[in-house]
Amino acid sequence: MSDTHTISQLAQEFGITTRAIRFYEEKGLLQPKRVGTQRVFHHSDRTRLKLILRGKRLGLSLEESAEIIGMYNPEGNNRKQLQALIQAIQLKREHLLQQQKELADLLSELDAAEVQCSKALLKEGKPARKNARPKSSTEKNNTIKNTRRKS
Amino acid sequence: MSDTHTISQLAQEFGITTRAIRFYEEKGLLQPKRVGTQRVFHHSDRTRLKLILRGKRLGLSLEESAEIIGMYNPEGNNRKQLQALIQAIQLKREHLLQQQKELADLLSELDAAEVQCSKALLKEGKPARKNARPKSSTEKNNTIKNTRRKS
DNA sequence: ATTGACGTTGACGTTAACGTTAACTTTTAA
DNA sequence: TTAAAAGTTAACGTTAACGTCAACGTCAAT
Repeated sequence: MSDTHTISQLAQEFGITTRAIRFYEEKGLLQPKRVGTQRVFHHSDRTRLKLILRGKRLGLSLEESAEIIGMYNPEGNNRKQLQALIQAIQLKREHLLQQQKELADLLSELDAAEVQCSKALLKEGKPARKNARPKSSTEKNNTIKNTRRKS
Repeated sequence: MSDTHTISQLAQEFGITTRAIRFYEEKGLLQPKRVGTQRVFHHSDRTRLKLILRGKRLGLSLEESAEIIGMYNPEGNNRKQLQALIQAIQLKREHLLQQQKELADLLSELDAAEVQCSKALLKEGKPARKNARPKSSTEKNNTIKNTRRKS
């Protein structure tokens, strides 16, 4: 039950390159042992790597992940960092929520644009009834968003 | 009433630098007129800039924002791009949702960690019962992190 | 002994989105 | 008129997170 891994084993397992792993070590996120010149990764290293990658999926920077990892690695039980981190995550979360809100706005605008577009396509298919209901294309544009183009 | 702005007016209004604005122009996101050598921004430029900045808040790249802006700027009514864009946004949204899910997981783990931490602090205050329940820090790590495996 | 797979350390390249001088011209205010 | 304020282009600098060589060591198998 050799609890150890080689660099390419880890790379394989997590679908990343060895370069990335060495980079993480360079940044102090991993500290594998050495046997001669070669790196030997133990279970704790795997755990750290997992945390790093999850951090990435969450949009955290390596530096941020480094803090989290520091938290999971308490020699003395440091509560303060933990609190700070929880707050940081909270902020991240609020940011995400804000993003979602803005995204929702944008989506509804896109929907509106799509409707306009469909209408336009319909009219295209028909013989253009000149005075049916006066709504110029420029007028429509303004309804959606005030973008006019010149040049 | 002159519908035009100078570069630093816009910069001021949107809280960005003139350098940024020139950069956007360089990237083709803005095409202000010139009077002599100086840039003159009209209302449409302001609108474009607004779109760019909203894109940024949404985490879009300038290139992505460029597409959106292109969409709001149809010479002929190009529906295809619009469709593609809606889909791109949709993907973005799904990505955000995924992130939120992972974030939720992480938060609950953090909660668990906090509980452990509190317990530890409590025990710290009391006379350490040597053999109460031997739980090494590595063991705690496992307790916390092994909620799932995936990836 | 050679090959090939794997490992190692540099070190330079890349992309995005500007920041930061630098050197100069134009506009505006006193 | 002159000096400050604002504008211009050009070009190099920066950060993050690696990718991509290069040049070399090591070991098992042929």
